[in-house]
Amino acid sequence: MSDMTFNHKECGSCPIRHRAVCARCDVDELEELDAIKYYRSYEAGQPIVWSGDRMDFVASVVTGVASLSQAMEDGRTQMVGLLLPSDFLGRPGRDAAPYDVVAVSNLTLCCFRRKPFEQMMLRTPHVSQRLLEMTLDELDAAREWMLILGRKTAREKIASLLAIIARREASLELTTAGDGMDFELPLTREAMADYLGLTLETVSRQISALKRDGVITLEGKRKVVIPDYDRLQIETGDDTDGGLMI
Amino acid sequence: MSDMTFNHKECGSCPIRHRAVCARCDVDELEELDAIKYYRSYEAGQPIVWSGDRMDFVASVVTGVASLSQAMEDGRTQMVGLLLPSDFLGRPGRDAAPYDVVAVSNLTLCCFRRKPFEQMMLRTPHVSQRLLEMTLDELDAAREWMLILGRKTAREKIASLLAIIARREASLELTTAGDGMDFELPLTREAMADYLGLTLETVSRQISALKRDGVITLEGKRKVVIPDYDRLQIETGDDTDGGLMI
DNA sequence: CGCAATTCTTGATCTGAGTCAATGCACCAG
DNA sequence: CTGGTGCATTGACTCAGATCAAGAATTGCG
Repeated sequence: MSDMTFNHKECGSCPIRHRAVCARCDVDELEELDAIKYYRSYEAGQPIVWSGDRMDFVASVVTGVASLSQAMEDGRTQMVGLLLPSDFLGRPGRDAAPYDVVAVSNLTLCCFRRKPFEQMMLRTPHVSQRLLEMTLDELDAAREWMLILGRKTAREKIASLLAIIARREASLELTTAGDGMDFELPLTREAMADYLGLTLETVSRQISALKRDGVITLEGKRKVVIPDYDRLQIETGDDTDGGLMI
Repeated sequence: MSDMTFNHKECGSCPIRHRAVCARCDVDELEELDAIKYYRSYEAGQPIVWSGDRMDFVASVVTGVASLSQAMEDGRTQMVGLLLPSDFLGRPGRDAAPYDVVAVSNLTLCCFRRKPFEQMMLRTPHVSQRLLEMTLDELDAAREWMLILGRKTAREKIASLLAIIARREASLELTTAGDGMDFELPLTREAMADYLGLTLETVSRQISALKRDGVITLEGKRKVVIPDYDRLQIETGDDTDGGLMI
């Protein structure tokens, strides 16, 4: 489990850190959650749960990236959720995992045993309130994603994905997201293809095209530099009112 | 407002009828909800709210069909939600509508003023609990839809949509969904195209193809007969374990 | 009833993305 | 340094679905 040395302080104001459930929680809940909390790490590529498995925990992503995906028997797969640090995994009140969950990169989860977590939820309305908020956010993300999958061209899809990741990185690092953003791509070309409903060859070609056209710069295969975020935003095909509306 | 003569009885066990929020509500809530309840009707094609509009109500669909959709400036649009009778519209705690909501067919909503509804929610944990349940269901539906949009062929998309509607119809009418299902398509070809990320021509062609291959029968343009649900299920490309897992 | 307006179907052609296949590039182990 | 293994890139070709363009069927209305 590597050099995990988390404690309250590092976790922020609440054991379910990173804005996940916290914000309004008080000390009692902190201590109560602490009692049912444990950390877990996974290697890149390692499965966390398979669709249909019983899940006896809920969790918050501490570091790394995980994906939710659905597979068809013939091998076609579609990613339906991407969990970055601060995102929440699991569904209180539901036993079975509806998707395959896989660690895309090395990953650390902050887990809570599900039953006690649910019991706490029942007693603390603002926690359920927060869970509803988070679920609505996920729903919004899924629906933005549906527009991407259904109506955007391959180039727009890639631009949209890069913009989404760039925004997330910026919001976590509290960087002013003016221009000159850069980040490490947490996904392989194949994972990006699964995210966007493309093939990995098309992903590779479109990334090359965006590079050729000066929209992005690559350092190595994974490090992306975005010299002009507004330019990237235009390539997404979305409303051009730009800005980070998180 | 046509011949609306709803009352508690007709609405089922709860004013937010059709399993929407009800199930576990008690008489106090019934009466409380009644005080803030009103019905509204819309003509086919009529907009209900535009993306960004302030929404001062939440509602449950009584009859008819409504769609949630997202539009790009250049006219491309993607439907991101389809509301059939018993579905819930609106998001407690959020002011602005995130999508365009349009009445696809003639539509009746059972509305509740948002503020009092939210206040009631805060006081009655099991109602928020139920809201969370419903939101998770919507999320699951959105993610199933993402697989359809990202990875299925046009033929599989049409079959999937027909299967989804057939299932819904069956579950509402409490029909045994063995074989010989039939229903009126609540969507135009164009709306189906917006749902599935296709063009209306492709929708038309694939429906014709399914008819030619005996998977479905058409009576007129809108009435669909499904002689063998399992056969349709196979055409969807999904797990062939068939059955209605609602 | 007849005429216009929708909505749907079908055909011909074009094209963006998929498929198949080769090659390139890092990084690691022996 | 050398062969191997896992990503990534690039090219040549194909094809599913989009686009453009007529018509046909339904519906509605004066």
